[in-house]
Amino acid sequence: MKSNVEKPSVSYLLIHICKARMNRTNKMLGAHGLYAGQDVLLYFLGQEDGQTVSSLAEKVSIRQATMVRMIDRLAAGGFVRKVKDNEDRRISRIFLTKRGKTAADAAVSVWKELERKATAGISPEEKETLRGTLGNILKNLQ
Amino acid sequence: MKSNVEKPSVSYLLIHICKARMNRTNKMLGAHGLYAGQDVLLYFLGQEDGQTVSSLAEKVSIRQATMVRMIDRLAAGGFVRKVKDNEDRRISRIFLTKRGKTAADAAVSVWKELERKATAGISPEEKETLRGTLGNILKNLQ
DNA sequence: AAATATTACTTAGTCGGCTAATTAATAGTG
DNA sequence: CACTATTAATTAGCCGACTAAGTAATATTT
Repeated sequence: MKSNVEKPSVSYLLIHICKARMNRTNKMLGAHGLYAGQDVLLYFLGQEDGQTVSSLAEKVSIRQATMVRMIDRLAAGGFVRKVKDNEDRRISRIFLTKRGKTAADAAVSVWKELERKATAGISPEEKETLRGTLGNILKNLQ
Repeated sequence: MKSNVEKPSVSYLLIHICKARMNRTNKMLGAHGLYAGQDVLLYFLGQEDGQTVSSLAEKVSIRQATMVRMIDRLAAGGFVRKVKDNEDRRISRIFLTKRGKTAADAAVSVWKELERKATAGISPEEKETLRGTLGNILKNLQ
């Protein structure tokens, strides 16, 4: 975690990459009325509509409380509908609206473009090595 | 950005690594009364005391507005003192308290431990390759 | 010297995260 | 059947991050 004269640590690089990526994501998603974070939710809804709050929270890897608020905001923005389940009235099921579906598609485009941009000039072999190493780091931290 | 059957994208790995690292950082810093983000500020103050709000914001790579609030919270927690400059009364200068100095040292320990943990089982050569590739990705995104 | 920038910081409001504590509905148990 | 978990969602409150708009002090310019 430093970058003066000494070589930047892996952590330093990772943090700044994530920050830069987040900034770009926010700007690009902003054109579609979205904030970074909401994109992932819409994507998983696109994969399977009508999921529960808790199931979505788990897939997106955030807390239920965070998910609830995110859903309410997206519902207020017309991206999503929230419907109480009749079998089990504790459960709310979330559905994509037409607008939400469009936004989900846009989000995937944004991801693809950023992945392309981020890994520009990196050979397939180097990328494969990178994926391997990053996979190990992820395991180490989880 | 997906991880089903297909290989996870570089972006997916980076995002989840950062998230996992952030969670660990928060837990470890919590033991010292800190939140992730504050550590970086304290570190830079440790390098040079009495810096201005804007200078700190630039070094930490966050907006001034964010820095102001962070400083005010750290001041409320007794980690830092905020003093109006007498030469130019627009400027506030930030100083580490004894408690802040201790916390800054703790933060550096946390970073080192996490860097060690994250890169465990990764050879020096692999790490060097990784740093190179990550450096290129960072450039691509900035 | 007075009007006009510019600079440094501040405030208000929005988001995504988190934890902890509540509420409401269902499932289980004595 | 009534009492007690457990589960699903919600609320409140705290962080870090952002933008946009505002204030106060210093510099510039006319």
